[in-house]
Amino acid sequence: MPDFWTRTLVPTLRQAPGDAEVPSHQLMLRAGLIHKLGSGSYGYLPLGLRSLEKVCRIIREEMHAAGAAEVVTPCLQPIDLWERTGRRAAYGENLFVVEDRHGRTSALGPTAEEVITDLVGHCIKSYKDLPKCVYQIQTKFRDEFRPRFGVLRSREFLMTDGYSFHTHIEGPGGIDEEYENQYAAYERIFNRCGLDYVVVDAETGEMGGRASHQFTVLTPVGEDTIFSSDKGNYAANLEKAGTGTRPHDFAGEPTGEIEKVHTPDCPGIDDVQTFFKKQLGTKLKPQNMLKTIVCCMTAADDDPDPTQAKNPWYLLAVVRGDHEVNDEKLKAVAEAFLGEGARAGMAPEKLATADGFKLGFVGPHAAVGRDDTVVAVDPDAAQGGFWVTGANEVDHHIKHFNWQRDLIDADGRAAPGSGAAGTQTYTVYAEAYPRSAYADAHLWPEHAPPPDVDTSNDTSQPNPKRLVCMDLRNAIDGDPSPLNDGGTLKAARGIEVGQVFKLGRKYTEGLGVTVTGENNEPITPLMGCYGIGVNRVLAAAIESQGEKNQGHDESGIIWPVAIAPYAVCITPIAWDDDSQVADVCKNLAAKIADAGYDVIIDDRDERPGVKFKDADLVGFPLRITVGDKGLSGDTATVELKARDGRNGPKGEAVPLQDAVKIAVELLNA
RNA sequence: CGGGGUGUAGCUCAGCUUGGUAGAGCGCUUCGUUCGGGACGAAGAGGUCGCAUGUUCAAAUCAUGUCACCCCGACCA
Repeated sequence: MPDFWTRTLVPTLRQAPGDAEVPSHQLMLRAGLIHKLGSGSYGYLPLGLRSLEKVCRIIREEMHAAGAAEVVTPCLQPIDLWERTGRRAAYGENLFVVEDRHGRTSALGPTAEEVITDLVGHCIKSYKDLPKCVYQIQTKFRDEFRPRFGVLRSREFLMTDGYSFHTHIEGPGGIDEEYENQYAAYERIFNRCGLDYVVVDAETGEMGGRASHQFTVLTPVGEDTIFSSDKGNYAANLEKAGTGTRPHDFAGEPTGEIEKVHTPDCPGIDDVQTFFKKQLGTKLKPQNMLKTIVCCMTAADDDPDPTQAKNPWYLLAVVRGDHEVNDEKLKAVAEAFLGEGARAGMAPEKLATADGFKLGFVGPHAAVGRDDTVVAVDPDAAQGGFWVTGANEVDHHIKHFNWQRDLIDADGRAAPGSGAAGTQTYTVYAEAYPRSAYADAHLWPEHAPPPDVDTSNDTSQPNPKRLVCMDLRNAIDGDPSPLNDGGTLKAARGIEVGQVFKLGRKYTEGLGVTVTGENNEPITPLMGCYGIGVNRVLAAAIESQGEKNQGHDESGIIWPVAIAPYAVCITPIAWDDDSQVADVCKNLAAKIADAGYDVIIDDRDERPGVKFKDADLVGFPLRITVGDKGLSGDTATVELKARDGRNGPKGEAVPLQDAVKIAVELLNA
């Protein structure tokens, strides 16, 4: 029994609701795939659900082939689990928290590391039980600040989340092996879904851990910014993207005497720029300003809260006014000074103010004479030339800041034996030092490990290492590739559809999961974690406008065969239950179904034009038109039309007897 | 959470400035003519104008409050 249009629910819309802005959202609504219930929550109608289920099926097949076992865990998760791993605070407001009638608190799972770790932890006893890899496909909940773009960022969504457990890193059964295995499975999954995607080097973010890759579909509406080298050998997201060596020069000649400017109520770059323009009539470009962010660093074994830490450092992060400080690169500075696991973050306002920093009006020379402060400068800021920066005095900025004169020479400790101009007397650890070298050395064998760092707090001696020049800012379009192979980074927007992580022991340690080792010793397993946003796969497929795949055009969606609601739509002209046309349609449907493709017959009592338009809108890969006209000739014919008209039939008549064979060949291609 | 915006028929929107008791297009129903790329004609159904309070003889319209939704930013599958 084929599926009939009149028996399912396909409320197509001629106009998209006004609150839908991006193509995938508009088309999913117009094609009757989804229905919005509230902000960030969408129901799936029959056609949308069919596509979603097809993606799930592909995922299940590939997970099975990859040796992962499917489980389902509760969405309702005791809050206790989240507190034990410290993630209740880390997740913060994004965590949906509910209280039951007894006053017990639970979280609606936004992800399942805790729950799975708990589950698997109870099932494994011995190192012989490892490795294990389990996964689930389950609804997740996140109280997003701002749901948007339809199913691309919703508060309730379907996620495939896989987790693996290991005793060791390398070799058979190690986490590296499973990571590669899952990575490959993800490539197969997204290939089968017909997505045009790139794999980018990613930050591990809240997950913690040591390595991560993101699977990203390039599209202008994407929320992620990714950078890829035009040499094709490097791709990373904004948080992670390094930059190649950029020249720097602390020794440039001053452009003039320091000139203090009264800039009332202008703590920001924009404020200063506007002030210069309106009040002083001078055009001041952000790239001639130095942005100095007051940060605190603490070592891994110290208290993360700088106000509580035993030995906190200030870190003045200096970037050009038109650039953005990158938090992860900041962390790299902290690690270079205070060792692995060191943290860096914006200094608490009260603390910094109490310690004499005039927030909003800080310049690099605030470090002069301070024993607790390190200055880290991005190469683009570490230049000679004309600089405007904070005067270290409330409501004042200075013009003609000069590195050599106003910081290096001014701070006797920072420039031992300073001599001829142009001689670098400060220490540059590593310009544009690639972050990845810290994160996962094996990915970057060509880079040396971090240099030794003098972390002594001995202030009696000059410490030239308190001024460093390192890659500090977010990458921008046109930056040199961090591989330093002459490649140039290009920026593009993308939708993240999947991500793989090496997690480490954060959760097993947090929840006290151990197995018994060979010598009766307790082993805390290592974990990997792998996720796919299933709804996003649909939206990304529709959104995609790549060379290979075009997910939509002005008429509607263009589905890849593998995830289309139906592979084939049979469009009878003038349907009548007992007609010859109906017989032919049902016959064709049955044969195509036998060949393994699903079919819907548009048996509505509509004019052909309406049916054609709707079929285009929904985006069935292949349409077969059956009409009296074709059936009445000497040889009965039907017409085949591929939705993606770039390759495939455009509505040519084919003999009825060959129709199924041709159709199946097209779908297999 | 800051900034901006919108709530009027299933969908898109007009009406609001200058209060006078509700409109258009699409969709829907019925009939007729049609029927190979969103047909035409005729006749209909459908809205306590997001909600509450206030001002007024009178509120979609003015005021206050509230809720919802959307966009931009900061966070993220």
